[in-house]
Amino acid sequence: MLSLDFYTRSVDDVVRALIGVTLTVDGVGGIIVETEAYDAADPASHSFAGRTARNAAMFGPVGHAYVYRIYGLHHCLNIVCGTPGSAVLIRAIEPRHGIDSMLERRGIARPLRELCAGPGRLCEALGIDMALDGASLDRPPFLLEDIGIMPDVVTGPRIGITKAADRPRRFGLRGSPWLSRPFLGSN
DNA sequence: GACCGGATGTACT
DNA sequence: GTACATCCGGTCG
Repeated sequence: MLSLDFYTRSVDDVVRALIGVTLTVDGVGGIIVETEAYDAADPASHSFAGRTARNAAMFGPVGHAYVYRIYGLHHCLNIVCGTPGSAVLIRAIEPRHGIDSMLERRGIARPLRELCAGPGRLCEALGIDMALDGASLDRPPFLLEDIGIMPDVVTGPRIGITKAADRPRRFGLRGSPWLSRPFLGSN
């Protein structure tokens, strides 16, 4: 399990360090292959305008989850870390554990590679919803484990945002077939 | 109290 | 590539 120290590091460190870490919810999940960084100084971040009821978890203790509903349909999972208002959005994982449960929750016949490829998809597959907003990642149902791999990490611009699409704050496992979208170029 | 729009995903043309 | 589902916090009045 990851130590508390892990989450106290800056969001720019954690967003990269989470690639290759195993994330499970009640034993269902896999290896994180895609992340994005957000912080309070970032116009694209929910925390940019300050603390509100919705984003309270982003200003709470590090190592906890910030879960929100998007477009009235899907959920997205963030890991709070670094300075207040900072968090890492988990965008994709490589399915490893409880694939039957994930398929059942997703309930649609599609290529396996789309099972957890996207923030909304992985939340559906792992059963993550608002009930887990503010929950500690240090205890059940969550489990985060560093399985000791040294991943080859790629960076690029974030996805689906309209503001500040400039800085490379999206990170991924190079060449992974489980990404929500490929990384362009070869950085 | 009304209105806006989003860190998305799926189905269909 | 485009349409559309469907919610709620934030903002302005």
